[in-house]
Amino acid sequence: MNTEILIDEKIEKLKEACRLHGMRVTPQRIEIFKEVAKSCAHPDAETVYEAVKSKMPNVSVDTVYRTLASLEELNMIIRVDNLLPKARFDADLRPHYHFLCTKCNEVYDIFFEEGEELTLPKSAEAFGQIKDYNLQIRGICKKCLNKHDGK
Amino acid sequence: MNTEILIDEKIEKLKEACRLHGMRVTPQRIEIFKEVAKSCAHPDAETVYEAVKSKMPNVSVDTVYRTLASLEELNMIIRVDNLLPKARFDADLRPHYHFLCTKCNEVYDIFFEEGEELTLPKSAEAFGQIKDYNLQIRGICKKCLNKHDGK
DNA sequence: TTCCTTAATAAGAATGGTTACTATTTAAGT
DNA sequence: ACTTAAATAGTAACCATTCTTATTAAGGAA
Repeated sequence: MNTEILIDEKIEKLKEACRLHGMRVTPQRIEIFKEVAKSCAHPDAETVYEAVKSKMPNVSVDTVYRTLASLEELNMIIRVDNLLPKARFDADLRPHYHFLCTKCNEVYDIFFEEGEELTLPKSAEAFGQIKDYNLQIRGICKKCLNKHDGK
Repeated sequence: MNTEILIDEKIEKLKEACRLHGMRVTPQRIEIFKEVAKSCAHPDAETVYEAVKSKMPNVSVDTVYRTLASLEELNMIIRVDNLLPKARFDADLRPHYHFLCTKCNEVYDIFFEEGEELTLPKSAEAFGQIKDYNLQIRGICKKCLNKHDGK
């Protein structure tokens, strides 16, 4: 299916990025990246670890953390700011933001429509050299609102 | 001086908020809040703990964490999203955002000018009930850029 | 192909920010 | 002042993440 192809493309990009940075292409790296890339749930490290373990039983927690950090370094994934103890990861690199449900901790992607793009305040660049920026919207998601209603 | 008065006003508000929520006004709460309110450095829990300890040597770490959490609950302070292991706190409740230096971890306040206000994408409210939102800009601050230049 | 170098890994221990537990204290209503 | 439940101090526990060390294997060289 389509997503499979997209993931394969992304994995090719990852391999390129590794070679470009003198980093080895290891099965662990591929598998860990694949897990983040195929999920739309913005998984945390533990979730990635469990998923990878089902295919590579000997993978270590440390490898998952180390690999997620280097994938971030390679700009292959981003870390989602969530004010929660567990870091969450996202392999969707298109500019977008997040809706964070404070009830169930689900993370939803938000894409701006054309013309809605967020512009930084002029004063922002006075603080230094901007690398990236990030908008999160916190609230209670539809699913949780409905659950509460039905009670 | 002026800031002293402002802090005293804020403390009055805190006392009111406590009474309103059936929470006791304890010297620990006042002192912990005062430390956050008088700082412009967006201190972390440990910094607050050390500062309070110099005045109340028996204060416990637990009290600081518990109190910071309840101050947040009372909407007297906010927790600054920073992707770092240590939570940072801010008693400035005016709508504003943050510039986070990825080198020195300093947090700078950014205020939007009139007309620059950030508008959320229309699609955002489709996800649920929005409670608040947050913009962070990440980069390298002027101070760190200059330090690097001078080397 | 085989060898070599060194990056990457597995396993488990350690770390560090935060939270939980429990006996004691104390704010604040009667 | 008396009462009582909330808040605190001290300390142990928790848990996500990182470190340590011996081992493995990617990928270039011979």
